[in-house]
Amino acid sequence: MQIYKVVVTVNTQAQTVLALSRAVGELTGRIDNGLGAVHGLGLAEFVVLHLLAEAPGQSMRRIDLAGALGRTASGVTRMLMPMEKTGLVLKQRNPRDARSSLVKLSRGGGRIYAEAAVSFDEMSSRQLQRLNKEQVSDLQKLTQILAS
Amino acid sequence: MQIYKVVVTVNTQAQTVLALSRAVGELTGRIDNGLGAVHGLGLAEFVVLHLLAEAPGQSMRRIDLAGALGRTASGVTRMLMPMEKTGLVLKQRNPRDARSSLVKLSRGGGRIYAEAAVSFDEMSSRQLQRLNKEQVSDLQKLTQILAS
DNA sequence: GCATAATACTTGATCTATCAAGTATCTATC
DNA sequence: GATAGATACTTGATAGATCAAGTATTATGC
Repeated sequence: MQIYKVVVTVNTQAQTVLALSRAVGELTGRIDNGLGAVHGLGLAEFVVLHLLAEAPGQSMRRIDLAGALGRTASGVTRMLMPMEKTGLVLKQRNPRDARSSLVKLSRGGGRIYAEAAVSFDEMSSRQLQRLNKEQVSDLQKLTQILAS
Repeated sequence: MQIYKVVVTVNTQAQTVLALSRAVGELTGRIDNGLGAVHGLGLAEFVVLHLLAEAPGQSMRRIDLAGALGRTASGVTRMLMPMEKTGLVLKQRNPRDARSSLVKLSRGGGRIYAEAAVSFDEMSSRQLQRLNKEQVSDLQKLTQILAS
């Protein structure tokens, strides 16, 4: 058997990206599991409820929701289907533009969001508990730079 | 129509988690697309090649690969299937333990990895270009704390 | 005001991802 | 050295994600 050794070293930024991706994936995975176990919600669904709860009138156009989620219109349709079925959100016609329809947080969805937000707060704090206040603020700042 | 307004404010850590998850998702999404366009590789596949390239003998047990990827054994089986078919990796019997089999980086897989690693480096640097050296080092440190 | 383009959304097809259950092999206990 | 349990992996079923194509409505250019 022939020996061939690949020697490839990846640079600092690349290592950072790999480690960051892994760490954030695990962190969000734990929160996702926690929300699922306690509230029957996925993290993605929680984010939808969160966005709607903060939106004026607790409602958004589907396309804007897609943008805010970083997903496609198709993805939003698919993800809202079970949420409409379980009554977390409602679908409403847009009187200004018949092409688009609005998603609205239902009363029950708002209640479930409020409960889940408490868990989400706790879990987020636990996930970041090894960081002191200043480090959380640093992380927030770095995140903001990355997103810009 | 009745008015019900949900007022829920989520704490600093929660906001950080949401922003971080979003930013990292977008960042890795862009890298994933870039690798796909140039090398026909997904980010997940690249990570497999990277882990194998760094492993002694360029080979790992499937279960250890699963652990390193943060996936299940089943997920590894599924993800390696097309990679075996396209010849990026090889499946080998484990002489020490017939239950487990080894995944080995093929010669071609090593070459493709080496090429993709160059792109990955470039793309990672570009994604982190708004951070100066110290900030990259901070991010690395914070990531390490999160992962511990 | 009619044709073309753009926007918002849905749907079918396809591709991943995950869980539960199953098989094969190895280890440990009596 | 047989039996029970643990480990490594595969596979069937199912749910989630994504792309391309399609429909309906609105906006734009001539």
